[in-house]
Amino acid sequence: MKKISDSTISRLSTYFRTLQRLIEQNRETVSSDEIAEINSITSAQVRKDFSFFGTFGKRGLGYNTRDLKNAIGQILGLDKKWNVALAGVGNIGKALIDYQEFKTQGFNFTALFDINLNIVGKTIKGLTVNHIDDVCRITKNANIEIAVIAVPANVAQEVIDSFISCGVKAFLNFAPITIKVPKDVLVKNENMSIELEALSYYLSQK
Amino acid sequence: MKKISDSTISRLSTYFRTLQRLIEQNRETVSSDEIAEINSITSAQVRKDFSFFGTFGKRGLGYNTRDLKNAIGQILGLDKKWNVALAGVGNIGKALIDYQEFKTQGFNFTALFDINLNIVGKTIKGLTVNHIDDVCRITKNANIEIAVIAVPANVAQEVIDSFISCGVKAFLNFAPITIKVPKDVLVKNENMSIELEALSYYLSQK
DNA sequence: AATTGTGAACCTCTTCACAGCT
DNA sequence: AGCTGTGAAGAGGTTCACAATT
Repeated sequence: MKKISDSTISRLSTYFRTLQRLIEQNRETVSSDEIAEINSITSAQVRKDFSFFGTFGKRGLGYNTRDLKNAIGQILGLDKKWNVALAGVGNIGKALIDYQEFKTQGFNFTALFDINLNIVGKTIKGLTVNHIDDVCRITKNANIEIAVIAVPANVAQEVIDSFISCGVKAFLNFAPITIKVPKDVLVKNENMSIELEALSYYLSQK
Repeated sequence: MKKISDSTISRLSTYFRTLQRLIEQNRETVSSDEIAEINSITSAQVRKDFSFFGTFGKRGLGYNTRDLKNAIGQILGLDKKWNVALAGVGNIGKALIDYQEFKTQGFNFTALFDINLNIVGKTIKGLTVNHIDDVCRITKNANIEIAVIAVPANVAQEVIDSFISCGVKAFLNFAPITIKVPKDVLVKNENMSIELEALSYYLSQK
């Protein structure tokens, strides 16, 4: 399959939410112009993004909200449930377990890991915290496909390496460090400081 | 000042962390090649990023780690402390208050806001939770320049509008919705579901 | 000899503009 | 008439490759 840009994929996620909201408002159809307006982009961008995957609209009429939402959901793989592991049950980690948005999009935390022996063995939100040494056994049993990494930066690489050795190939990394992985493994970074620093840069310019 | 790309700014943040680590390891100098290697990019990219702001290295020798770190810190506005407000003291919000990385980079939460009357008036981590209606008085007193928005999506726009009406011009938004703001206001989005969905897309491709 | 700084080439993403469908 | 779908043009970001410097 031909390579689709990261920007297109993340815009698809945004369109998906836009459509969810329009459907809640009982909207039957929507134009690329309106989707664009809601998300402060151009309508050509919206149509171009769709065009990589097929044709979803009717000329002169626009898009059916439900059909389009389902189509995008399928493209993004949101038509199934994903079993997600969480490594690092600190402040951020615990907040993520409760994050409703993940649940509603089909991402379920089904395994927790930590190295802190004061935490390992405890139950949090109905899940037992496992030691990272058990990662292979547990990811296999729980059929984990994605791991969220909320451990300190200095151990993030080795924690991810452990998951990789058990066959996990997709990571959402909150540690502020660049992770080295094989070509068939994908790491997406969620680096909150980087965005704050962009604001700091912006404010310093004036 | 000419427009520098977002990618360059966020890479500068990454270089800044790389340099911090190298300094901790008592490294005196570093080459663009090594910075690139650590962050899995090309050395030309590293040098080009620097070139927008001046010349910081010595040909044949590389860069002095401390000098370069200080220069980047100054570019990013990390040579000062920033007073940050937090709107929305839920799970995510509370985790952010404790997030060490923010503190070490000079971002200090000095005001909390919520609309939930069960929370307003309480003290969290030494800070009183204010009602969002008091936003102007408090942001002015506390000299707030940046607001982190961790409120539900359906109120994020109005909360940000309130801050804007008090003169705040920089936002880190965790609500999964596109915010409309005037040209002189900057919103950076931290949309964790979008990144998870990119992983889901990637895994669905194979 | 090593490594920077940078114009030019290259590549990728966005926008334009319009033919084509409803 | 209204709106999509898309090739072509345009803008922007990345990489190349090499002269300049230590």
